[in-house]
Amino acid sequence: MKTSQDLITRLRAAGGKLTPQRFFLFRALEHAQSHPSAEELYEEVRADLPSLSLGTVYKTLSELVELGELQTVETGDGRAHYDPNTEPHAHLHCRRCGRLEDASLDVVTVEAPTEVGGFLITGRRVVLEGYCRSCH
Amino acid sequence: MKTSQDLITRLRAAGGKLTPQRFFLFRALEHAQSHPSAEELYEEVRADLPSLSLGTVYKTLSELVELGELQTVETGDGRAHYDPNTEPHAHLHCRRCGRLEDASLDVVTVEAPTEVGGFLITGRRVVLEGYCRSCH
DNA sequence: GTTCTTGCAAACAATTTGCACAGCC
DNA sequence: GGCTGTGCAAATTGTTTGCAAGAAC
Repeated sequence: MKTSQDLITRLRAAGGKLTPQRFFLFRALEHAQSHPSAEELYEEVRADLPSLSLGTVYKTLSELVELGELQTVETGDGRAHYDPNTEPHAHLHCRRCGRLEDASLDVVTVEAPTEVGGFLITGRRVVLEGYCRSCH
Repeated sequence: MKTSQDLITRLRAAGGKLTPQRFFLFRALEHAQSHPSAEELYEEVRADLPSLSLGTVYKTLSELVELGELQTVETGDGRAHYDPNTEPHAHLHCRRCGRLEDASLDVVTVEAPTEVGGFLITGRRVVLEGYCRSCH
C-alpha cells in the first residue's frame, strides 16, 4: 500500500507543488481501508479543509492515475472508485451491498459460480490495458 | 458467440415480445465483430429502422445484461461497451486508439509490462462480481 | 383486449472545463 | 515574481425515467 510520503515524493518528482489540499487528500487515500469514490474522499478531506472543492479532488486524482500511483475500479454504480494499491490484484464486488475489496489474482481463473473465502463469485470483468500492434 | 436466434428464444422465455427494434438490434449484436457502444448499435440499426430511438436501445441492452446474455466492458472512455461473448474471457484495450478485443483469461496473470500476441500489456483492471458473506 | 414496447423529451449524475484569484517555490 | 493550483459555476455527456401512443400476442 502507498504511503502519503510516497505520493508526495512522486508529486515533487513530477514537478508538482505540495498544497494543503493535496496533503490532506494523500492522507485520506493512505488511510482508506476500502475503495473510496471522489465524492467520499471529498467529504472526508472537508472535515479538515472545509474550503476544498470537488473539482480539485477530481483533478488531483486524475494526476495520480496518470502517474500510475492510483488505479480506478469501475463497479457499475456510475462512479469511479480509487485504489491506492498498485500491486497486481483483483477486486471482489458485491452486487447487493456494493462492498468492494481486494483479492488475489489467482481467483480470476476459477469457474463461476464458486465460493471463495465466503464470497460467491457469479461473474467477472477483466480488462488488460496497453497498446495494440499498430500503436506502440 | 450468441446468435440472434438464441437471444430471441431467451427473450420469449422471459415473457418478452419480439419487436422489429429488438430483431434488428439482436442482429447487429450477432454481427458485431468488436464491442459496440449503445450509440454505435443505435447508428447501425437505424440504417434498417430509421425510427429507432436511443432510449429503446438502452432499455433493450439493459434487459439483455440482466438476462446474462450480454456483458458490459468499461474502457474508461466514458461509455459502456457491450460484449455478446458470454464465455469467460479477458479484454485487451488499447490506450491510444481505443481498440478493444477479446483474449484468453490466462493472460491475466502474466507480469506487466509484457507483450502478448503483439499487444503490449501495461496494466490490468479485474473485478469479480458476486455476493459477499453478508449478502447471500 | 390486455400487456408490453416504443419514442420523445426532460431529468439526472458524474466528471470536465474555463477562468480569475490565491498561494507555493 | 512566476507559474501552478484552487474554487466556483457552467458545460458536457452517457444514461435513465415518465408518460402517452402504438404494436405484439
